[in-house]
Amino acid sequence: MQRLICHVDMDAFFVSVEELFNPSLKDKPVVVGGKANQRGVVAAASYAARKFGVHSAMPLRTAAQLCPKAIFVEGAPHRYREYSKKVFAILNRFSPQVEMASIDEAFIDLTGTERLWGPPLRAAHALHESIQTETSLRCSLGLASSRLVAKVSSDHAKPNGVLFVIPGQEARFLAPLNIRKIPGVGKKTEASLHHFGIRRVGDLAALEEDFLASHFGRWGLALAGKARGEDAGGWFDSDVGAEEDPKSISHEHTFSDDTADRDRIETTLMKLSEMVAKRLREHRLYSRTIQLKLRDQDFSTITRACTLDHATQLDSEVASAAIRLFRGAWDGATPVRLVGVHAGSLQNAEGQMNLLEEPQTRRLREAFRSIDHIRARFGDGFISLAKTLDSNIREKVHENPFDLPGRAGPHKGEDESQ
DNA sequence: TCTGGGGTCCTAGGACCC
DNA sequence: TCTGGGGTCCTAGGACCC
Repeated sequence: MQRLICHVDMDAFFVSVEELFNPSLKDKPVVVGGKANQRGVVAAASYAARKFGVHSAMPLRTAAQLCPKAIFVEGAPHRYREYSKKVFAILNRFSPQVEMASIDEAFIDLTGTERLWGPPLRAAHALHESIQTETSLRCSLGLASSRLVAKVSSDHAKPNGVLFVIPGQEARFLAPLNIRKIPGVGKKTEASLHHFGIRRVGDLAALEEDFLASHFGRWGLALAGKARGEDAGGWFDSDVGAEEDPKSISHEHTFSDDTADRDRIETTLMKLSEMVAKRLREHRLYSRTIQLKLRDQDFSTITRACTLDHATQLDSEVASAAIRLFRGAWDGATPVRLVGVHAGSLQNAEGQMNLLEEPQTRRLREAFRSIDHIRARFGDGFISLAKTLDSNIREKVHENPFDLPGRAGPHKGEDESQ
């Protein structure tokens, strides 16, 4: 049966949701992402703001200069999530195979729904109208035989449009488009392709696979497939709606001003570790690799990772690893712009031998679970490792309290292998 | 103009093993 | 004694996406 994928992309999503709650914003230059003088970037810009050259990922301060009259809005993630769920529920009526690819876009597999919803374009228009009437939000829809072409065509349909690429016409549709329209081709890849005179997808499709493979490796081969509109391998190839565990969980924080205050940095690392561990428990996952991220004043960024001798989902174990890495990586003087804590090498409970769990570890794990419950009832700030630790107590982190029996403390980290 | 935060995937080198 | 080669794990960094 002919595969039929629909990509749904909400138009100026954050801005549109803000307008629903504050209609006076309508048709004005609106920038979502923070205050005009804050550190940060534009998360979304209204069409009126875009006319001034403002676009997402641009520094807020730059946006303020390009468009001094813009209205800056912090943004309300809970509202965006709420509307994202509404959209998901609508899509779910059309097919059980739905997948939110991000907060404002989704794939829906309409293969075999013809008897229910009619031919592809009719189904798409019904979908479009349901979203519009039930959420008052606009979106654009792309329909095609692959996720890749569906995504490119929804972009082509913007704003508020529907576009169906008839099966067999994929290469013809893609050929005149700029190579940047291919998902995965960013600034760098574009520059290297320009070097060979490749500017349009058609130029790419006309090349020998050998040429691409020799200059771009495996990525080159995938690129050749994309130029023909194929979901060649990887995530694009997966079934729509297949639930997968996350591969990593991380949190990071950029300070409002660069800091060399050890206490401030380590308190932040503990807070971030708590957030990471909490999400590990929510997903019932354990991490074996903890990674620290540090960014300097000059934006240079380093990462330092360590692999634990057992996987964990405990605040204290994530925090002690992060702080140990930080103490090994930071010279104590260079101002820090950003710190991050990242948990990788995730495994589920089955991969985790609870039989071997020491009683003390189990008690700690149970304690953190009850903390999660308290936080759920009274709010995140109610209980915090970081906030309850004054610098005196924190000094003791060196010696022990974060480390469980049988494992090296932060200062002994280097000797662990012996 | 001074650059967020959450992810995924890929590459490359070194250690280590057979 | 002048050096092989594959596989896996680990770490660091980078491109890219929304």
